[in-house]
Amino acid sequence: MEKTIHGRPYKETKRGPVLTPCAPNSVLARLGDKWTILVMSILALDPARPLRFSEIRTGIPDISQRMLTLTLRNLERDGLVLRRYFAEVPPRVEYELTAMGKTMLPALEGFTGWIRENWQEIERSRQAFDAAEAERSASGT
Amino acid sequence: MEKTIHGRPYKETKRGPVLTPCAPNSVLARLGDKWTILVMSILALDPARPLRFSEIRTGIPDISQRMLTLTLRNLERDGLVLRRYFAEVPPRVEYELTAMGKTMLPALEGFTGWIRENWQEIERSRQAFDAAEAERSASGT
DNA sequence: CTGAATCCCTGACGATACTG
DNA sequence: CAGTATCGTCAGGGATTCAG
Repeated sequence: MEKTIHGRPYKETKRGPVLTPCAPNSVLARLGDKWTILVMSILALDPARPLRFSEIRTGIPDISQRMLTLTLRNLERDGLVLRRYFAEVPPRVEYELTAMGKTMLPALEGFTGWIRENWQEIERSRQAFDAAEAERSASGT
Repeated sequence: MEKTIHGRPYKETKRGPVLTPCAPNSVLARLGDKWTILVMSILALDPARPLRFSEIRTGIPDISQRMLTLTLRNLERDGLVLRRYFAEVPPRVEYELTAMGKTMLPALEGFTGWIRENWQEIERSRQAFDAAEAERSASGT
Protein backbone atom coordinates (compact mmCIF):
# COMPACT_ATOMS: atom_id res chain seq x y z
CA MET A 1 0.00 0.00 0.00
CA GLU A 2 1.72 3.08 -1.25
CA LYS A 3 1.47 6.33 0.65
CA THR A 4 0.36 9.40 -1.24
CA ILE A 5 0.02 13.10 -0.65
CA HIS A 6 -2.10 15.08 -3.09
CA GLY A 7 -2.22 12.04 -5.29
CA ARG A 8 1.51 11.88 -5.45
CA PRO A 9 3.31 8.74 -4.32
CA TYR A 10 6.19 9.21 -1.94
CA LYS A 11 8.65 7.12 0.01
CA GLU A 12 9.66 7.50 3.62
CA THR A 13 13.41 7.54 4.12
CA LYS A 14 15.58 8.15 7.14
CA ARG A 15 16.30 11.57 5.66
CA GLY A 16 12.61 12.36 5.29
CA PRO A 17 9.92 11.88 2.66
CA VAL A 18 10.91 11.83 -1.01
CA LEU A 19 8.41 12.80 -3.68
CA THR A 20 8.62 11.02 -6.99
CA PRO A 21 7.32 13.01 -9.94
CA CYS A 22 4.53 11.36 -11.90
CA ALA A 23 2.07 11.94 -14.70
CA PRO A 24 -0.41 14.17 -12.80
CA ASN A 25 2.21 16.90 -12.95
CA SER A 26 1.51 17.32 -16.63
CA VAL A 27 -2.21 17.71 -15.95
CA LEU A 28 -1.60 20.49 -13.46
CA ALA A 29 0.84 22.12 -15.82
CA ARG A 30 -1.78 22.07 -18.54
CA LEU A 31 -4.45 23.61 -16.31
CA GLY A 32 -1.95 26.17 -15.11
CA ASP A 33 -1.06 27.53 -18.50
CA LYS A 34 -2.14 30.92 -19.60
CA TRP A 35 -5.51 30.29 -21.25
CA THR A 36 -6.78 26.82 -20.33
CA ILE A 37 -8.74 27.81 -17.25
CA LEU A 38 -10.37 30.71 -19.08
CA VAL A 39 -11.47 28.45 -21.91
CA MET A 40 -12.78 25.84 -19.47
CA SER A 41 -14.65 28.59 -17.62
CA ILE A 42 -16.29 29.81 -20.80
CA LEU A 43 -17.41 26.31 -21.72
CA ALA A 44 -18.59 25.76 -18.15
CA LEU A 45 -20.94 28.75 -18.16
CA ASP A 46 -23.54 26.56 -19.85
CA PRO A 47 -22.08 23.05 -20.04
CA ALA A 48 -24.97 21.84 -22.16
CA ARG A 49 -24.47 24.36 -24.93
CA PRO A 50 -21.74 23.86 -27.54
CA LEU A 51 -19.89 27.01 -28.50
CA ARG A 52 -18.41 28.00 -31.81
CA PHE A 53 -14.76 28.92 -32.14
CA SER A 54 -15.59 32.57 -32.64
CA GLU A 55 -17.98 32.62 -29.68
CA ILE A 56 -15.23 31.42 -27.38
CA ARG A 57 -12.88 33.95 -28.83
CA THR A 58 -15.37 36.75 -28.25
CA GLY A 59 -15.62 35.63 -24.64
CA ILE A 60 -11.88 35.95 -24.12
CA PRO A 61 -11.02 39.24 -25.78
CA ASP A 62 -7.26 39.08 -25.27
CA ILE A 63 -6.59 35.60 -26.61
CA SER A 64 -4.98 35.31 -30.01
CA GLN A 65 -6.41 33.05 -32.65
CA ARG A 66 -3.31 30.91 -32.50
CA MET A 67 -3.44 30.39 -28.75
CA LEU A 68 -7.14 29.61 -28.76
CA THR A 69 -6.56 26.97 -31.42
CA LEU A 70 -3.69 25.45 -29.46
CA THR A 71 -5.49 25.56 -26.13
CA LEU A 72 -8.58 23.88 -27.56
CA ARG A 73 -6.49 21.24 -29.26
CA ASN A 74 -4.72 20.42 -26.03
CA LEU A 75 -8.01 20.16 -24.18
CA GLU A 76 -9.35 17.92 -26.92
CA ARG A 77 -6.24 15.79 -26.70
CA ASP A 78 -6.73 15.43 -22.95
CA GLY A 79 -10.32 14.34 -23.49
CA LEU A 80 -11.79 17.31 -21.65
CA VAL A 81 -13.33 19.01 -24.66
CA LEU A 82 -15.19 17.58 -27.64
CA ARG A 83 -14.63 19.14 -31.04
CA ARG A 84 -17.29 18.83 -33.72
CA TYR A 85 -16.51 19.86 -37.26
CA PHE A 86 -19.23 20.66 -39.79
CA ALA A 87 -18.09 20.54 -43.40
CA GLU A 88 -20.14 23.50 -44.52
CA VAL A 89 -19.28 26.68 -46.37
CA PRO A 90 -18.21 28.59 -44.45
CA PRO A 91 -16.94 25.95 -42.04
CA ARG A 92 -18.36 25.69 -38.54
CA VAL A 93 -16.75 24.09 -35.52
CA GLU A 94 -18.37 23.59 -32.14
CA TYR A 95 -16.76 22.80 -28.84
CA GLU A 96 -18.25 21.47 -25.64
CA LEU A 97 -17.13 19.81 -22.45
CA THR A 98 -16.94 16.05 -22.46
CA ALA A 99 -18.37 13.99 -19.60
CA MET A 100 -14.94 13.92 -18.00
CA GLY A 101 -14.61 17.65 -18.57
CA LYS A 102 -17.79 18.19 -16.64
CA THR A 103 -16.66 16.07 -13.72
CA MET A 104 -13.72 18.41 -13.34
CA LEU A 105 -15.88 21.44 -12.70
CA PRO A 106 -16.57 20.89 -8.96
CA ALA A 107 -12.88 20.42 -8.19
CA LEU A 108 -12.01 23.44 -10.26
CA GLU A 109 -14.73 25.39 -8.53
CA GLY A 110 -13.33 24.39 -5.14
CA PHE A 111 -9.92 25.57 -6.04
CA THR A 112 -10.93 28.82 -7.63
CA GLY A 113 -13.25 29.38 -4.70
CA TRP A 114 -10.26 29.35 -2.39
CA ILE A 115 -8.51 31.81 -4.68
CA ARG A 116 -11.58 34.05 -4.68
CA GLU A 117 -11.52 34.17 -0.89
CA ASN A 118 -7.80 34.72 -0.55
CA TRP A 119 -6.43 36.64 -3.47
CA GLN A 120 -6.75 39.99 -1.77
CA GLU A 121 -4.61 38.74 1.07
CA ILE A 122 -2.14 37.30 -1.41
CA GLU A 123 -2.06 40.64 -3.18
CA ARG A 124 -1.39 42.42 0.10
CA SER A 125 1.35 39.96 0.96
CA ARG A 126 3.01 40.51 -2.39
CA GLN A 127 2.98 44.26 -1.99
CA ALA A 128 4.37 44.06 1.54
CA PHE A 129 7.11 41.72 0.35
CA ASP A 130 8.04 43.95 -2.55
CA ALA A 131 8.04 47.02 -0.34
CA ALA A 132 10.34 45.35 2.19
CA GLU A 133 12.64 44.26 -0.62
CA ALA A 134 12.77 47.76 -2.07
CA GLU A 135 13.63 49.17 1.33
CA ARG A 136 16.47 46.72 1.81
CA SER A 137 18.07 47.63 -1.47
CA ALA A 138 17.60 51.31 -0.69
CA SER A 139 19.35 51.04 2.67
CA GLY A 140 22.15 49.21 0.94
CA THR A 141 23.19 52.29 -1.01
CA MET B 1 -24.41 42.21 -8.04
CA GLU B 2 -21.79 40.95 -10.41
CA LYS B 3 -22.03 37.48 -11.88
CA THR B 4 -19.05 35.21 -11.52
CA ILE B 5 -17.93 31.84 -12.75
CA HIS B 6 -15.06 30.17 -10.96
CA GLY B 7 -14.44 33.40 -9.12
CA ARG B 8 -14.07 35.29 -12.34
CA PRO B 9 -16.36 38.22 -13.05
CA TYR B 10 -18.03 38.26 -16.42
CA LYS B 11 -20.53 40.31 -18.33
CA GLU B 12 -23.48 39.12 -20.35
CA THR B 13 -23.60 40.62 -23.83
CA LYS B 14 -25.83 40.00 -26.80
CA ARG B 15 -22.92 38.11 -28.30
CA GLY B 16 -22.56 35.93 -25.23
CA PRO B 17 -20.64 36.06 -21.97
CA VAL B 18 -17.32 37.90 -21.81
CA LEU B 19 -14.70 36.98 -19.26
CA THR B 20 -12.55 39.76 -17.90
CA PRO B 21 -9.11 38.67 -16.74
CA CYS B 22 -8.31 39.46 -13.12
CA ALA B 23 -5.75 38.87 -10.42
CA PRO B 24 -6.59 35.23 -9.61
CA ASN B 25 -5.00 34.28 -12.92
CA SER B 26 -1.63 35.00 -11.43
CA VAL B 27 -2.34 32.74 -8.47
CA LEU B 28 -3.21 29.84 -10.73
CA ALA B 29 -0.18 30.52 -12.86
CA ARG B 30 1.99 30.39 -9.77
CA LEU B 31 0.52 27.08 -8.62
CA GLY B 32 0.84 25.72 -12.14
CA ASP B 33 4.54 26.31 -12.50
CA LYS B 34 7.00 23.49 -12.48
CA TRP B 35 7.85 23.10 -8.79
CA THR B 36 5.35 24.96 -6.64
CA ILE B 37 2.92 22.11 -6.09
CA LEU B 38 5.74 19.73 -5.23
CA VAL B 39 7.12 22.12 -2.64
CA MET B 40 3.68 22.72 -1.18
CA SER B 41 3.14 18.97 -1.04
CA ILE B 42 6.39 18.43 0.83
CA LEU B 43 5.51 21.09 3.38
CA ALA B 44 1.99 19.66 3.65
CA LEU B 45 3.18 16.19 4.64
CA ASP B 46 3.46 17.41 8.20
CA PRO B 47 2.17 20.99 8.27
CA ALA B 48 3.24 21.46 11.89
CA ARG B 49 6.89 20.69 11.24
CA PRO B 50 9.18 23.31 9.72
CA LEU B 51 11.64 21.95 7.16
CA ARG B 52 15.13 23.07 6.39
CA PHE B 53 16.15 24.10 2.89
CA SER B 54 18.18 20.95 2.40
CA GLU B 55 15.40 18.72 3.71
CA ILE B 56 13.03 20.08 1.10
CA ARG B 57 15.67 19.63 -1.53
CA THR B 58 16.24 16.03 -0.52
CA GLY B 59 12.49 15.46 -0.86
CA ILE B 60 12.50 16.70 -4.45
CA PRO B 61 15.55 15.07 -5.97
CA ASP B 62 15.35 16.71 -9.39
CA ILE B 63 14.99 20.33 -8.34
CA SER B 64 18.00 22.56 -8.72
CA GLN B 65 19.17 24.75 -5.87
CA ARG B 66 18.31 27.81 -7.87
CA MET B 67 14.75 26.77 -8.63
CA LEU B 68 14.08 25.73 -5.05
CA THR B 69 15.27 29.13 -3.87
CA LEU B 70 13.07 30.91 -6.40
CA THR B 71 10.03 28.74 -5.73
CA LEU B 72 10.28 29.24 -1.98
CA ARG B 73 10.75 32.96 -2.38
CA ASN B 74 7.66 33.23 -4.56
CA LEU B 75 5.63 31.24 -2.04
CA GLU B 76 6.91 33.48 0.72
CA ARG B 77 5.99 36.52 -1.31
CA ASP B 78 2.48 35.19 -1.76
CA GLY B 79 2.15 34.66 1.99
CA LEU B 80 1.77 30.89 1.69
CA VAL B 81 5.08 29.96 3.25
CA LEU B 82 6.93 31.40 6.23
CA ARG B 83 10.71 31.64 6.11
CA ARG B 84 12.72 31.71 9.32
CA TYR B 85 16.38 32.56 9.19
CA PHE B 86 18.76 31.63 12.00
CA ALA B 87 22.01 33.60 12.03
CA GLU B 88 24.19 30.71 13.08
CA VAL B 89 27.34 29.18 11.70
CA PRO B 90 26.61 27.41 9.50
CA PRO B 91 23.37 29.21 8.67
CA ARG B 92 20.04 27.47 9.07
CA VAL B 93 16.77 28.37 7.41
CA GLU B 94 13.42 26.78 8.08
CA TYR B 95 10.26 26.90 6.04
CA GLU B 96 6.70 26.10 6.98
CA LEU B 97 3.20 26.75 5.71
CA THR B 98 1.50 29.90 6.96
CA ALA B 99 -2.08 29.84 8.21
CA MET B 100 -3.25 30.85 4.76
CA GLY B 101 -1.03 28.20 3.23
CA LYS B 102 -2.74 25.59 5.35
CA THR B 103 -6.21 26.74 4.34
CA MET B 104 -5.24 26.04 0.75
CA LEU B 105 -4.60 22.36 1.35
CA PRO B 106 -8.23 21.10 1.20
CA ALA B 107 -8.87 22.85 -2.10
CA LEU B 108 -5.60 21.61 -3.48
CA GLU B 109 -6.44 18.14 -2.25
CA GLY B 110 -9.81 18.30 -4.01
CA PHE B 111 -8.21 19.22 -7.25
CA THR B 112 -5.39 16.73 -7.15
CA GLY B 113 -7.92 14.12 -6.06
CA TRP B 114 -9.77 14.64 -9.32
CA ILE B 115 -6.50 14.29 -11.18
CA ARG B 116 -5.69 11.11 -9.29
CA GLU B 117 -9.00 9.61 -10.39
CA ASN B 118 -8.78 10.72 -13.99
CA TRP B 119 -5.22 10.87 -15.14
CA GLN B 120 -5.22 7.38 -16.56
CA GLU B 121 -8.16 8.29 -18.77
CA ILE B 122 -6.42 11.51 -19.75
CA GLU B 123 -3.33 9.51 -20.60
CA ARG B 124 -5.38 7.14 -22.74
CA SER B 125 -7.05 10.05 -24.47
CA ARG B 126 -3.69 11.62 -25.26
CA GLN B 127 -2.37 8.41 -26.74
CA ALA B 128 -5.47 7.89 -28.84
CA PHE B 129 -5.27 11.47 -30.08
CA ASP B 130 -1.61 11.18 -30.97
CA ALA B 131 -2.19 7.87 -32.72
CA ALA B 132 -5.00 9.32 -34.82
CA GLU B 133 -2.84 12.29 -35.69
CA ALA B 134 0.05 10.06 -36.73
CA GLU B 135 -2.26 8.05 -38.92
CA ARG B 136 -3.62 11.14 -40.64
CA SER B 137 -0.18 12.40 -41.52
CA ALA B 138 0.79 8.90 -42.70
CA SER B 139 -2.18 8.65 -45.05
CA GLY B 140 -1.31 12.07 -46.37
CA THR B 141 1.92 10.86 -47.92
C1' DC C 1 -15.05 30.96 -40.47
C1' DT C 2 -11.47 28.24 -38.77
C1' DG C 3 -6.96 27.10 -38.62
C1' DA C 4 -1.91 26.38 -40.40
C1' DA C 5 2.65 28.39 -41.12
C1' DT C 6 6.18 31.55 -40.17
C1' DC C 7 9.02 34.81 -37.58
C1' DC C 8 10.60 36.61 -33.40
C1' DC C 9 11.03 37.73 -28.67
C1' DT C 10 10.67 37.13 -23.86
C1' DG C 11 10.98 34.51 -19.71
C1' DA C 12 11.37 30.02 -17.39
C1' DC C 13 14.60 26.80 -16.32
C1' DG C 14 19.16 24.26 -15.73
C1' DA C 15 24.35 24.09 -14.94
C1' DT C 16 28.05 25.95 -12.95
C1' DA C 17 30.80 28.70 -10.05
C1' DC C 18 31.25 31.83 -6.28
C1' DT C 19 30.05 34.09 -1.31
C1' DG C 20 28.70 34.99 3.81
C1' DC D 1 24.32 25.42 4.61
C1' DA D 2 21.89 28.55 2.05
C1' DG D 3 21.93 31.73 -1.37
C1' DT D 4 23.66 34.76 -5.40
C1' DA D 5 25.52 35.63 -10.07
C1' DT D 6 26.07 34.53 -14.67
C1' DC D 7 25.34 32.29 -18.82
C1' DG D 8 23.03 29.33 -22.26
C1' DT D 9 19.08 26.78 -23.89
C1' DC D 10 14.47 26.16 -25.10
C1' DA D 11 9.45 26.32 -25.21
C1' DG D 12 5.38 29.61 -24.66
C1' DG D 13 3.23 32.85 -26.76
C1' DG D 14 2.21 37.16 -29.82
C1' DA D 15 1.76 39.28 -34.67
C1' DT D 16 1.21 38.45 -39.16
C1' DT D 17 0.23 36.09 -43.27
C1' DC D 18 -1.57 32.23 -46.03
C1' DA D 19 -5.09 28.33 -47.01
C1' DG D 20 -9.36 25.31 -47.34
